[in-house]
Amino acid sequence: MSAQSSRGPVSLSISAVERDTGLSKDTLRVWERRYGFPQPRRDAFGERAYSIEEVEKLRLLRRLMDAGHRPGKIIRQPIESLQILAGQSATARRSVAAAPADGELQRYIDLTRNHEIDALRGALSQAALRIGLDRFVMDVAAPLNHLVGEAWARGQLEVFEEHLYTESMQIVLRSALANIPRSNSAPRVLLTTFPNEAHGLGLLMAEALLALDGCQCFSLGVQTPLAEIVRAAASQRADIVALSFSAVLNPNQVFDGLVELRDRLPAATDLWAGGRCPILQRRPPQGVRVLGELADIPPELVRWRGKRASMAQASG
Amino acid sequence: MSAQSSRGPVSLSISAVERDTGLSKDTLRVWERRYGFPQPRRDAFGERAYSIEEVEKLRLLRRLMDAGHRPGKIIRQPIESLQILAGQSATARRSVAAAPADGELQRYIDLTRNHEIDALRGALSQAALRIGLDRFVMDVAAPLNHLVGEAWARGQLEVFEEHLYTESMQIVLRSALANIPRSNSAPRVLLTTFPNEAHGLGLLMAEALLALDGCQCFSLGVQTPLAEIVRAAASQRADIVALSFSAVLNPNQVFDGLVELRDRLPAATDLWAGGRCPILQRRPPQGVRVLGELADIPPELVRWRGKRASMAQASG
DNA sequence: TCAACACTTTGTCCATGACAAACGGTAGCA
DNA sequence: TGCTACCGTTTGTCATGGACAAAGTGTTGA
Repeated sequence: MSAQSSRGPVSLSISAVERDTGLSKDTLRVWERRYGFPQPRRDAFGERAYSIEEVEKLRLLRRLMDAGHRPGKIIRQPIESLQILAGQSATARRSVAAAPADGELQRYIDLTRNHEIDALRGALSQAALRIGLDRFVMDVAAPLNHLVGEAWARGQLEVFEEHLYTESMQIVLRSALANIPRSNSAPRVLLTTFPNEAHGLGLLMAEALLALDGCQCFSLGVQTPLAEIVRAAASQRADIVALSFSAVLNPNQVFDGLVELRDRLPAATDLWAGGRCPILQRRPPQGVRVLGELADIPPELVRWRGKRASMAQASG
Repeated sequence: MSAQSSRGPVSLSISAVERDTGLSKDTLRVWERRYGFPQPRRDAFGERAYSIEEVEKLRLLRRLMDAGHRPGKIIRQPIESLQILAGQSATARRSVAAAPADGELQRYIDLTRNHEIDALRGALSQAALRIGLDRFVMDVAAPLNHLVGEAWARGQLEVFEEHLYTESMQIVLRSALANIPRSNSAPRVLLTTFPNEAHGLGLLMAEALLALDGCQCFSLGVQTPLAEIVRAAASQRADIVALSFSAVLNPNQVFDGLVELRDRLPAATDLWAGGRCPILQRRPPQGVRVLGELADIPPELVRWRGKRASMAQASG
């Protein structure tokens, strides 16, 4: 009762909906034209005014499309069936990709759900110290991220709870990273993400593994414009540019961006792409090395060092 | 020579330009219609294909507009005059807003420019230890951020160098934050930014000052959807929702977002907005407390606690 | 000096048409 | 059965051109 909102806005403009759902204005208009949904009322100026319910359904549709559904098939269903469908597809995805959650991982999830942030942070730190950073990243952080993402997709975790978790994990990873001595040896790896990508955990996990393996890492954080990635790679003389992608990104933008980046980078620079973005597996752009999971990093580094050694031999 | 790009793409699509410049497709088209710039050639399908030079000029125009220029006045000028203008306007802004850089701050800038990341990080950490976190935040971090932003606007610092700096400062602030014992006392402060906001340093600096002053902070990191901020505030029973804004945000989106958020939050919840976004000073939305600088945080906290105390008295 | 008013600039919205790329199903073949 | 080639359908994005509110700029009069 005390936490009740005053009354809330009656409706949102098309740009507000674009911001909230990630669906472009064009898409919103064309859906209305083709499918009759959403059907926003018009304000005094004849501009679309979307209801909260419509936006909620649009957000759900967006999620389902990320999970592989197609708009035409699902857009006419009432929001209740969509919610059920969302639960199903999340379960389906889990059975394919993730190992069943063991007790430890479940405990972290529970802490997150109960908002026991300090306890979560402490438990994660301890785990990292106990089993070592590399195993922590591969056996705890990565599967836990995945579980949290699923719990979110299933509606078992609010978005802000996921943010709280992310913040905690980030703190733990960063403090662990701070204790790895900086290397001066090859390869020099530039780490960052595309401008739309807000998730930085993948980057941190990759940086941890790379740094542990003796790479010299330069992280630009998230959201570096494409042109700047090119500049940074040149200026820092990067051997490898490593990008991280989450599942929520627009597949076309990811694909086009990678093709363009590959084109603008020197041919001698490796371009590595990792993360849970479906397009990477389905249709990897030419000249881009796709790493399906973090465990691929060490062997890939071995490969790179081997290639480098043989090239040095050939030219020397 | 060795770091030369293979050949680079000849042209970019309108959506690529939107991504690279932050100018909407609508704006790009209407500029072409009205001003005759940009004037992209058309590809085989009749779609706009922008040249690299056009995009470079567009990016510069965008910067100048953020600095207060209007497109109609500058869009026809050649790129060289614009570059000069960019230097001038940055200088003009500096004389208004920032104290002249003393030797210490300049030293950090130099380290950044020379890419001496480890030295930069070490120097910042030492400074924080030496003068204390609160003074470090207010006397070093805040003005330094400002200087870096200016150096970037003047073209003296590449974007990726700014990213490298940001990453270093973030590491230093986070590790300092980790050592502040968590408080259990009021107020409970929820910290985050709007979805478009990529800069998290302001948030970290604010969190440091709040935590030092005994607040219980919950940071959601950057880019929380508006609806989720509302949910998180309710769930965490936040007394204060604190948002951080950088100068590059779309003023309309900031204003509309704040009005909407204020409307959706309980009246008893304070809404604080800080950062260098011009709209905040020019036209602060009703019911939103604008903090012009970080130094405003402590007195504002005193005010809040006084109000809280008198309310408790009145109701008790 | 300041407020009120009018004019100009500018970003965003709208409607509608078009089309390439991706998808999904089917027929034909090994 | 499994695979490939083909073809209709779906879907997101682009184009055009008209419209208009909001913000900025300049001017007039008290």
